[in-house]
Amino acid sequence: MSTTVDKKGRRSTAAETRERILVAARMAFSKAGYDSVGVREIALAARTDPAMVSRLFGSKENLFTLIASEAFRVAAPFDGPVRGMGQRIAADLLGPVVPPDPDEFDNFAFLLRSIGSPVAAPILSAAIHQSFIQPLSRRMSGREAEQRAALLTAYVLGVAVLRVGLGSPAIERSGPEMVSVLLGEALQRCLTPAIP
Amino acid sequence: MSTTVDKKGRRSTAAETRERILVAARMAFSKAGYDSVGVREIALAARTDPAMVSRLFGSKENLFTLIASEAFRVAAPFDGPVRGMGQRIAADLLGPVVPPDPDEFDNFAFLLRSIGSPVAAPILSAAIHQSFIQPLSRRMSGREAEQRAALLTAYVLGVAVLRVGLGSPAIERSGPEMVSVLLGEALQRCLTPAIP
DNA sequence: CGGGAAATGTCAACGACCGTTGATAAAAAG
DNA sequence: CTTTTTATCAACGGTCGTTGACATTTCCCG
Repeated sequence: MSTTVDKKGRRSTAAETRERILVAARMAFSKAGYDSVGVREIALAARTDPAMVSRLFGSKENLFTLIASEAFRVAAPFDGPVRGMGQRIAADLLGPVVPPDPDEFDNFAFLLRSIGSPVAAPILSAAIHQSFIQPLSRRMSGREAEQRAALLTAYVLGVAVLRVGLGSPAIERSGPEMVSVLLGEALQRCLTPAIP
Repeated sequence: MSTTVDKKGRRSTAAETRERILVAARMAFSKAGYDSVGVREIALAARTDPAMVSRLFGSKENLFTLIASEAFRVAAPFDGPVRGMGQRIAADLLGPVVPPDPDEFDNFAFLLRSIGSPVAAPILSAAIHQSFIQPLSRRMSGREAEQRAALLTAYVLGVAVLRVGLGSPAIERSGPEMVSVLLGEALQRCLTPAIP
């Protein structure tokens, strides 16, 4: 049998195969976590061979590190003015997409499903700080900005734990209700504390 | 070589061995998570044989379920009057024991290090709801009590994620500072919302 | 245009761990 | 002494990440 070809009968570039593996690995890690995902599984989804993962990325750990370092870029609800940002994030967090589309990458699932792994945890820790908490705190004014940014991150991650990690039915269906208001206020208080 | 004996030269009861395994497993799961802990490792720490784990508990999964079902009993800071409970929980969460003593069982570590495992996650989900969120919500009054209890739980778990999961230096050292006040207020607002 | 070099893909195997089970030994109980 | 309880050991079938040898395709340069 011949080697893998794309639709036009051509063979893949290394860069193309790399990209397919990256996409497949992102999804797999997001769905099942670092420890539960094997390179064979990733390679199958990427229509390639397990050996290519080691070839192109060095190791499964390197592949994971690469994905993690790009996963936590500060997202859409964090753009725009600081005023009202709390409610914006809350609305996005408790938004209508419940449960999230299983066919697209989920930051929170990616984080929570791998945070227990002794090898993945330090990688995720570094990524969260460098890509999220620090950039966010730089947009904030006032004292202890980084600590407040971390607290905000904690709230967000906590909601994520309950929703994707534990699949809690208690928070799941929440439109513009009390919980959403409470969360929005709590987030806003991290951004702009009442006492300056 | 003879079989395992205790200090008095006597042999262990099944109940005693069971207890040693339980203690060892609690610690191991809390330190490394469900997937990373092997029955051989547990048995070694419990001074017994890997086969005894399957013998006495049926399976590693059963053992984990047993531990999980007893791990999330509502804890000390949740006793007493609802007034000021938010600050009490915050103080306990951000308390002086940082990092927590690695020689004693840690609820949060136990939860977070195993939440990524496909087999452990549903077990933990059930345990958290039955042992924590529901009992807590029964102590609360007002509308949407269970949803607010879940939100409070999310905050607490989020802080735990940052501290034990990610080892965040941003929240770690926090005495009676701004972050502690903010967290306490946010928790209290879940317990006793301003708008009844 | 041809041939060798480079790039890409495939396959099989390694050693290491995993949870579990059955056979068997040792100790205690009756 | 026989039965029951507790412990030990070896082995099973399986999955894991990684590697080296080899096959195939593409490219480049003479």
